[in-house]
Amino acid sequence: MTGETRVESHVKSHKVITLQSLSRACSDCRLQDLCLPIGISREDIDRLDSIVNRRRPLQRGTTLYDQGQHFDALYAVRSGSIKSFTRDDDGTEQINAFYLPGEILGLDAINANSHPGAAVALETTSVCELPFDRLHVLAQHVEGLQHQLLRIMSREINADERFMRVLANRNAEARLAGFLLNLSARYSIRGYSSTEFNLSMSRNDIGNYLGLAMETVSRLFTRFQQDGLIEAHRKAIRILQREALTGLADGSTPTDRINHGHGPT
Amino acid sequence: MTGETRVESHVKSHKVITLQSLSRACSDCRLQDLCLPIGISREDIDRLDSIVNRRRPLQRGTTLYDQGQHFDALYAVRSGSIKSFTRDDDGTEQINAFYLPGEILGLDAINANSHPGAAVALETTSVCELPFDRLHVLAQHVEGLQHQLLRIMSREINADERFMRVLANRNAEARLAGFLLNLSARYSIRGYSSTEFNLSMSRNDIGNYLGLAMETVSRLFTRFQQDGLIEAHRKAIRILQREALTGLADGSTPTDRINHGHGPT
DNA sequence: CGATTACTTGAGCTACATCAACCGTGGTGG
DNA sequence: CCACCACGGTTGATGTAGCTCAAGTAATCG
Repeated sequence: MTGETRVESHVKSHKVITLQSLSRACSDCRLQDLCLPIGISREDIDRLDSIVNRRRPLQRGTTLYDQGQHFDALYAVRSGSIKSFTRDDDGTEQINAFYLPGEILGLDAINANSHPGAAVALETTSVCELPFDRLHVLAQHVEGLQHQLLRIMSREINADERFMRVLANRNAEARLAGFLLNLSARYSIRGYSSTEFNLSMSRNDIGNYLGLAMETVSRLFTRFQQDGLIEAHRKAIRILQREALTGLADGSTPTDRINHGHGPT
Repeated sequence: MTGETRVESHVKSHKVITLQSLSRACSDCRLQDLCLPIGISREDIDRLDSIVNRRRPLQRGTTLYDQGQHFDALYAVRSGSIKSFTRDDDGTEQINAFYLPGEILGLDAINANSHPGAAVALETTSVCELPFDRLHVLAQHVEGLQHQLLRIMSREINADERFMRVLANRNAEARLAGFLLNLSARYSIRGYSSTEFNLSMSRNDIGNYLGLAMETVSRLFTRFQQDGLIEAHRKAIRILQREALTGLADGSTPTDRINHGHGPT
């Protein structure tokens, strides 16, 4: 049950349409209320449309952009998924984020006009390329687009802050539970099942992202499964007890770092 | 040697000017190349100026905005410092960031039109208030301002990603060393000493921010001092061996989570 | 079908959290 | 002006979550 298959079946029930044509225009895009066009008039969507390039699908493992590469475009994931990561001087990789359909990546490159990290497809993935200079000019004219751009960046900052909170405060089981619930929610918004999905990333990637050793991740998957919280067979995940997972994710403050008397000092 | 004193003495050496008048206009602001006006014409700076409100200084411990509060403005720190933090359901606080002069906060509120966290002054602090609706309209007309806004948000995303990398990969000593160097660099850019500064935040705050127990932070300060890397007396910090600190901060990968063969999976 | 890669499981060790006692300092009231 | 208190910080002792090393198993790919 890959993303692509689901897209087709989902859409076919309404009208016969190929995945190809489906994705030809923003105005027809199933993801448009997750992507840039929110709150933009039909007419302006067409203008946005005219600057968007649809790229041929990336094969699994293909680099969308490299670390240090000059920045010229943002990318919206149309289908598939992408990991974005930074390589340190010593070669250590750190994954910053996973991007799912409807999500936009490259925002961290605007500042220095170059990509601080690389982006690689985790599976067969197609993206829309949004040339930044043209987007920028368009946003000058289209009020809603400017706002939407700012909102999307703000949302990213939000997500990062939330995740920092997780890394600073939560133990391994809370991190993994939170990760699964987060994926579940993001799939759900996109019309996929919220209880059954495929992890496109490896255990290694998950551990790297969550700041855990791969072994720890593996053990936790096993334990969650033994406890009947999930069913996991390699990449295939089924969430059985959402409530229990939620409890793990934000309950049981492990490190109770409360700031007694919330003065500044 | 507080921030404020330094500002006055620094400026007085050029022309006699009070802190009050110094901060009356963006065009005169010593911080303008850190703040919004970069790459904006003199004329446009005046337009920006006209929408900025200067607030009376916040006393230490004063709340600039509260968690959940409606979002109407961004804030630029003029002098002093601010901590921004989120309170969880269970009352646990997590500090997201510390803001120094020239830095802009509130960016995470654009998305949902409400502040996901609170902001509190760590010492006597003055800020410029930038009403977002007016800023937004102005950015529509001033090309450079829109770009600058996007750049600033991108920079924040960058910083968050870097910090996530620290939280996920670095041990306690690397975190604290990195924290001190980061403050040092930020003070340096602002014209303050890069080797000698005051921590406006408590050990508790530092620990909370870095995902460490306060006791660990305290022990590390002691050790760094014993090893001759820094001199620390309560809030006053002097950096003695920058190189050694740098080594600690990014050397000695503690958890060598290298992604062998950087395919996707 | 063999080999490479992804994942799992086990055993032991260490970095850091936790709990607890103590110290220094700055502020307050007598 | 001093004594005391409260609070921020320091230091010590101990427990444990999760990392590391290591060996084995299952899936995938040529």
